[in-house]
Amino acid sequence: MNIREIAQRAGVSTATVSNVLNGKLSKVSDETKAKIESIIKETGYKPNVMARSLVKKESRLIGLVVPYLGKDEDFFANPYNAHIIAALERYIRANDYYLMLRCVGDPREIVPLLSSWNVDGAFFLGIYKDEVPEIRSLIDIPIVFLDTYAPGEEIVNIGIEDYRGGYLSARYLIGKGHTKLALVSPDIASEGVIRERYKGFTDACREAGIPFKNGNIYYTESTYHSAVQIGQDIAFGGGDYTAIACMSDIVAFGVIEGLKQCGLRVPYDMSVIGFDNLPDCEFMSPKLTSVAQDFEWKARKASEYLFKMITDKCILVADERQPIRVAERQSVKNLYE
Amino acid sequence: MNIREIAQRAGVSTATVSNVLNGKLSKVSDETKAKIESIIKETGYKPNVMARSLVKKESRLIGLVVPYLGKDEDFFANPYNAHIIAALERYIRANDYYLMLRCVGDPREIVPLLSSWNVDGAFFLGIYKDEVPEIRSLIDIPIVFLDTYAPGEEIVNIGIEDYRGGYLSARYLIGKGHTKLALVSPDIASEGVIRERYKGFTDACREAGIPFKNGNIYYTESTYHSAVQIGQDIAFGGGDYTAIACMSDIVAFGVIEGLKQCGLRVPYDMSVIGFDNLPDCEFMSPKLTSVAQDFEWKARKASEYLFKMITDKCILVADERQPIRVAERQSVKNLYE
DNA sequence: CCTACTTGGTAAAGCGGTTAACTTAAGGAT
DNA sequence: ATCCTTAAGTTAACCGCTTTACCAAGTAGG
Repeated sequence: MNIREIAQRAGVSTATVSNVLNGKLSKVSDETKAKIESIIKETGYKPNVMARSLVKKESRLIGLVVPYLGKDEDFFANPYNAHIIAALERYIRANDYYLMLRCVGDPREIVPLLSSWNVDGAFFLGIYKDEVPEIRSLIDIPIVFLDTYAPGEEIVNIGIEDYRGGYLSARYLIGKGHTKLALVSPDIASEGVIRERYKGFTDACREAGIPFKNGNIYYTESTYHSAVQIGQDIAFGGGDYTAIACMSDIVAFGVIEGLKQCGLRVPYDMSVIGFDNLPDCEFMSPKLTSVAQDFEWKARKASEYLFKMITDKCILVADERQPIRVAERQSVKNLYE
Repeated sequence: MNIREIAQRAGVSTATVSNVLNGKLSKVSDETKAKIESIIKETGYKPNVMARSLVKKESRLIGLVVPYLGKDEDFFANPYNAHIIAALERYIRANDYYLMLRCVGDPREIVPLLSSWNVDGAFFLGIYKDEVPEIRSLIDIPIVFLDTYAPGEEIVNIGIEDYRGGYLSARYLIGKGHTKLALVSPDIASEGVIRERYKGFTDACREAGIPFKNGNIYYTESTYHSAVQIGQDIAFGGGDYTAIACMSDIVAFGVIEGLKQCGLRVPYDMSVIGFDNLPDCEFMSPKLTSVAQDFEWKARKASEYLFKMITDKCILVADERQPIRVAERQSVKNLYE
């Protein structure tokens, strides 16, 4: 079933059918239009997107590029990422585009994807700053980065105030009288959002005159079970902390579980603050106090930028950061009380 | 940059370039082949997939269709689904295909997707039996269903022994001396895997002469927080149970949390068994005993069938069920001890 | 020496659409 | 009666690639 067949049945040329398909009504009478439309409905004909893309040079395809972490740890498994992917999918669908999902280890891998599919735009999740120039140089279509910390680069990035998030995290704990702090975080070596949070955190400590050494950092993967391990390590390690700041909620959940397993009660024996403010925070026991970010906001902003660039055929530069706050719940003890 | 340009630079026809691109070596000398390849490398040329698809009538596109549950509950958020999607993505990538991801509310929505994109094959996740005939009638490309219980339908389904899973779940609890059982489950009204598990569960009870009434079923969404609620309901409800069977791990996690919040200790005051055997089971406290299924196995099997159908251009019919077992840990108390 | 086959290639049609340029008939203005 | 405009199409080229049919030159066989 193709456009020629429809044209034949309607007794018109393919051009006319194409015109009604594309809403160029000026060229076709109401009568023929109705006739063609009824035939289309009747036959269930759907134009071939590929053929259309070929001539229009647009694909209605949006690439969603997520880091491939290896066979045994998937990016999706962090609820935060799952939520954001789901939200992006909704916006892509709502804009009548199609989502091509690709996990990549090395960002260079996406070039064939993007250049041979003529993808109209792409979202990149969790790319590090030093990978940005290469990606930029390789690609000339609209792209939006989410959670890439790369000030000065000519990109659109949608994120949160990471530095401030880390800062607030420490301030909050300090404000409750905590001075012996541990930080549980993924690697901070690469320049990125985590490093910014770390900087904010340590700056707040310094400002408050609280000693914070590298030994107070515990490195973890962003998985529940890796974090459980860390929770146990901290409990057994005798680091003499009163509070632990985690750089994501999933890690905080794990740490709390680890602590519990070693007999420590949160927040009585140890306070914990998370980062992300997942819906699940509300349902833990204790309810998790967490630095709040809003993935719905991120997905919406990111989509707005991407689709604006696509429809206006322009390249924007922006670095939008969602203002951040602490969602206070029950996992941090007030030492002044 | 297109094939014509490459042909020009190499001083050959486009047909020849096409031949080396497609490995039809018989038609081209080693010399010209080397020349063309070096030009391709040099220019970074990538053939346009759309144009190729148009003539070849294959797209190298695999659809991944997942249920759209609404704005506030995403399918991805269940770690089980996240894991399986990630695993499928890996196999699709490994086979050099591209993944088009689409959430759909009504299965009919995927028709335009599949027919206008000429998708080469598709995976359907979590489709109910009564939706199968319609999907089948609408689509004539290779598709593989995951976790669809639809015996008698002419489809490829990859799943587990759901009935036996439910059966084993009850048998396990009964074997430990439990006779007052509650079941926490999503809706069992529609014919599907959950219903099968339910049937197995109740049959095992009946066999053992244990009364199990509808009042012993607690309905939940497949989310952590919905399940926490149920845990609390059960704790307060005075249902006088000694054990709770959950139809997924994420639900079990929530239920345990709910119970704990009400002061019940697992497994001392209440036993809980899960279903899925997520990696996280190992890291809870208590470690969660769970009916074990293997998503890696599912993804592999599903891919094998799909790619076999695609390459052999045939339609298979199969209903492969992974054998199932109980992964015993610490969340069920032995009442005989 | 002539024919037949092989090697290495080319020309052109076609995949299913879109679109710029052209056509034709009718109506209105002068 | 003539010219201009407009409405409603049509024709044909083209998007980037694949593929079938065809061709020329070299080589082998008889």
